[in-house]
Parts: sequence; structure tokens; C-alpha cells
Amino acid sequence: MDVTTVFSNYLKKHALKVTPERITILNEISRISHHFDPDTLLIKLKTNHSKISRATIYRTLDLLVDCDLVMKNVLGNNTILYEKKYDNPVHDHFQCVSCGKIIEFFEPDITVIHQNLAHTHNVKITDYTHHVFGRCARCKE
Amino acid sequence: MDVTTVFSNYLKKHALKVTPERITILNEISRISHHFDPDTLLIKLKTNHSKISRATIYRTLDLLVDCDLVMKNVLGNNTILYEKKYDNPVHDHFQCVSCGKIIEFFEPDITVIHQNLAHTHNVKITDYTHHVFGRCARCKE
DNA sequence: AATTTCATTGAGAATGAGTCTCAATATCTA
DNA sequence: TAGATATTGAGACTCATTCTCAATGAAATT
Repeated sequence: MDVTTVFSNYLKKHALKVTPERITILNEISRISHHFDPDTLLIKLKTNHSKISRATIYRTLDLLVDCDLVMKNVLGNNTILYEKKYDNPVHDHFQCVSCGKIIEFFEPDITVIHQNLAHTHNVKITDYTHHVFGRCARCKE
Repeated sequence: MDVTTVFSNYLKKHALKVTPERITILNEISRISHHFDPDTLLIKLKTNHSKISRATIYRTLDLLVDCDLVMKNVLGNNTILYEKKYDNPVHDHFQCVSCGKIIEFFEPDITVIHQNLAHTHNVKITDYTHHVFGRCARCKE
């Protein structure tokens, strides 16, 4: 089932409307292979002669996060970073506090930690963020 | 060595001044046993008839984070949350997306993950945030 | 296909956390 | 104690995000 269908189904299920703006935004995100923020998304859309407003971008991103197609990451220094959850393997982020560089990594043991947590505290885990900060190879001298 | 001394030494080392405002803020934080945000700190200080300004609170919090006495956590939904790093065992946070309840937990394996990461990517890790979201025992029904 | 209902949109105003400015004041070194 | 310089408070300012509201559009119903 393709991504547009997933989004359309989500919208219908919540009595929301499938609009060209919403589909255009999702298509634009599909073309982005890494991180993005709302403003660069707006610029990309403008470049493609779309007149979608800033408000609609924010509203649509919220929907996409809610239906689990997009992930919103809040890093340290007021960096907000979105990325699609499809066509994109699960990973966490390391950010260099000196130069701002972001490294993606995945350590499978994080899953074990979450299983322990769920069991110990009798909770259901739906999401997590794991951001690591420090100095990259270059900046630590 | 007590916390005030640690802070004073840090300030002197960086040619900064030991002011009553800075010490008062640190003392106020020492009285808080859990999380806080800059604004509740401001209110607590006002309640104690202190006239320290919002700007000074932000400035001092940055210093305290820098000298490792306070930790700044950025949660998902624009929540910023500070807590002292002393008198307070290291822990991560689980937040219930339904009722907002926060559970503190510590899984020692997170340290192993960080050691692997540091080794694999040749970085120096100074800090991290690990927030888990889901439904607590009550809210998952 | 036309009607009706109500969600959605864009433009710009509003919000609010955090930062900056600057003159007055306080710390600290010598 | 004086001089050099860091700090402070008040409020202006920023800038990302949210809100408002009239006009428009989607889609269910007839």
C-alpha cells in the first residue's frame, strides 16, 4: 500500500478531507531523502511553483506525524528536524555541540532497553527519542 | 565539596563574577527535588521576594548547564525541562501521551550503547537525552 | 448535477519562549 | 579605594509556531 493511500485512509477515518495541498506536501517529503525543517519544505514547494502557505505546512506536518508517516525530532539548540519514517531505516541521532554536525546511528540494544522498561513499569511504548550530544572526531581535536 | 563551591570555582576559572543573583538561583534549584522550567523557577523566586529578572535566570541556567550542575532536557512537545544533576540519580524519562504522567527510570545498558557509539564513530559523548513515550499502566486500559 | 454542510485554506495578526540592548550597578584585582 | 570590566533589570526585539476569519472546496446527500 503506497504512502498516499495510507495518508488518504487516515484522513477519511478521521473525517478530514483529502486536499491537493496535503497530497502535494506528502509528495514533496517523499522526494527528500534526509532531514528537513518546515521552512526548507516551504522553499522547496515555492520553487516548484506551489503557493501552499506556511500555516498549511505546519498543519499538515502535524497530521503526518500523527499518522506515523513522519517523525519529528527536537534536538538541543532549538533544532527541529523532521524526517519521513518510510523508506528510511530506524536510527538515532548524534549531534556535535561544536559544529552542529549530525550523525545517524542505530544500536539494536536500545530495543532491549525498551522491552525491559515496558515490562518493569507495565507500560506500552509507542515511540522514543534518543539524542546524543558531544564532539565529533574533528572537533574533539 | 558543596555545590556552591563548585559553581564559584567554575565562575572564577572563567573570569566570571560570583554574584548574589547567581548564588540565589543555585540555592533555589537545590530546594527543587524534581523537574522545573525557567518560568516556574522565576515564580518561586518572586514568591521568596527576590527580584531576579527572567533574563538573568536564562543566563544563569546556561552557566549551570555548562558547569554540569544542571541538566537540560528537551522533550517532544516543546517541553523544556531542567533538573539538577547532583542529589539526583541519573535517569531517563517515560511520558504517558494520554495523561502526561512522567516515570523516571534507569537502564544501565544505555551506557554500553554510548560506549559503542563513541568507539564506532570516534566521538566524545558529553550528554544525551532518551525519552520514551507511550501509555502508562492506567491509560493503556 | 445541484445542494448543503462543514473542513480547509491563505494572509496576516497574535503569541510566547528566549535573546538582546544599554545604562546603572556591583564585583574583584591590584 | 580606585579602576577595569562583568552583571543586572526592564523592556524591546526575534522568530518559529499558532490563531483568526472570511472565502473556498471536498464530498455526502438528494
